[in-house]
Amino acid sequence: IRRLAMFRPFGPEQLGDVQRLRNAIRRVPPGAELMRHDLGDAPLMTIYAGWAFSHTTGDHGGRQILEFHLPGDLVGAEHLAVKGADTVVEALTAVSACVFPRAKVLAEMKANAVLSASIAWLLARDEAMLHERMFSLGRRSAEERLAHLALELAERIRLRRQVRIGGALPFPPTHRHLADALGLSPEAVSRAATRLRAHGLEQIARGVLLISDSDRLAALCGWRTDYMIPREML
Amino acid sequence: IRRLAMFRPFGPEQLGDVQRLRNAIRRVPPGAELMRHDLGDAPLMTIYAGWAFSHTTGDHGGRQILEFHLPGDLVGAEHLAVKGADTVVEALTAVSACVFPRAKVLAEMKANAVLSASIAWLLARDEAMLHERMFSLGRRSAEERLAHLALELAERIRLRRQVRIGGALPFPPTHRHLADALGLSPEAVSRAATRLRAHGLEQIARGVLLISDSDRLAALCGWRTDYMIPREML
DNA sequence: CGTAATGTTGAAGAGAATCAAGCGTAGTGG
DNA sequence: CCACTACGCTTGATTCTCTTCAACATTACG
Repeated sequence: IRRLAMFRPFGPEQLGDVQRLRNAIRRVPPGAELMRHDLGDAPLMTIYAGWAFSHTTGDHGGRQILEFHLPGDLVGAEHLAVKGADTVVEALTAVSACVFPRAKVLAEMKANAVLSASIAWLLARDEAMLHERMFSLGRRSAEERLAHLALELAERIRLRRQVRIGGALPFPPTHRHLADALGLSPEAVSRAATRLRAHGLEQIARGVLLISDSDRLAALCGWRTDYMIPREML
Repeated sequence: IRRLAMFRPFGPEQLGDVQRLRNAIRRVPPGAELMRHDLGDAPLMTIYAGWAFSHTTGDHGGRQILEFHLPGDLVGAEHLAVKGADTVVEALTAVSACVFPRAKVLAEMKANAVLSASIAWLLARDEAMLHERMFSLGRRSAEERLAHLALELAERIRLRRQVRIGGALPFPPTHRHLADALGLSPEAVSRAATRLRAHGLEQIARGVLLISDSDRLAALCGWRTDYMIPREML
């Protein structure tokens, strides 16, 4: 729970409110399904530990990863408003997550302005990140897309103050995950990664990401940190 | 203002609250800049009449349209949380919009749970739509992307109960706008449109969209309405 | 009516998808 | 302990879609 407070300046009394909403902590193994939005009322979750991702599968078989979820992220808030497209949240590593029943959250939001505003804040942040990712999908080359995603995830890990040994960061997604997130084939990801490695910009191997030259990498893909800088709200 | 109430069940007292937040009504001609997020505190706006769109321009010159804004839409809420990437909101037709100063909205959100929850609701709905568009950009062909965008915009117009004469809808974006939204070149849009027209599925011409066979069109691009169906929240 | 913007169509080229084979690594079971 | 297997990564060859460049038709608008 403390994770939630990490990016929102919850006072102690709000923390108490949130704790009351919590239903249970779920633990699932890698590859398991955390949530499924195509049927019924799915709950909200916050990732407590581990990586997850949400994805949609189209008719013709293509899978699009919409979002990677890191510890502290709130998952499923977008389905407060509309029926889920068949979005599935899957664990990438072993994951433990706090479960909040949808009905309870809605009821509390009605009464609690701070909670509502906080969720609005999180959603607004998500939207800015999605905009950036849309730019990637629509306008960037394979190499730029990979560079941008690596920088974004690295920055997100850093903001969460996770372990970082000599610039190397834990990075569980496989090439297939990256491909599905970037709108590419796994082979294209491999080639892009090889080129970035050859130019001494970054390395992805064995679940570890090492960004060697973040400046040149940022220049390559037009990375800006604007959309990651939180603004005060409350 | 009534437009805002259209998709949120505001009671009369909330309507009054919102009215107090309003600063002014702005009218701008087609092609003019409604808002710019890269500097200072941009306000929020709701589109009162006309079409607008927000876009980002990258270093290498490519433009990505992130969102089309129709009458009733709230614009700029995502920048409540983070500094704007250089996102620009531009009028597509003549637009009139209500302006809400950021500071006032934030202050009111702190106190007013219904307002905060409503904005969260709107942001959640946006996010679901962005997810669908990300699937387009990442996994759909040119033809499918165009078909999907046409269906989505048609549905949005319909939900707003705008004029509709014989199935024909007002449709101001040019091929260049569509291309920039879909991650394509204008030529590719033209070819896709020609093919869809040849198959008797839809026609775009002279600022008017006519969907002739929405069933086959929906089947072609995997269109589902799930993500457009509002869920009760308050 | 003339000029600029938009749309159409064709031909050539680039980038990524697809198909296919080979390699390293990790995990499994004899 | 060592095959054996499965999975993920790499690399090459080919194909396909979309881009780019270019010319031309059409529409919108002064």
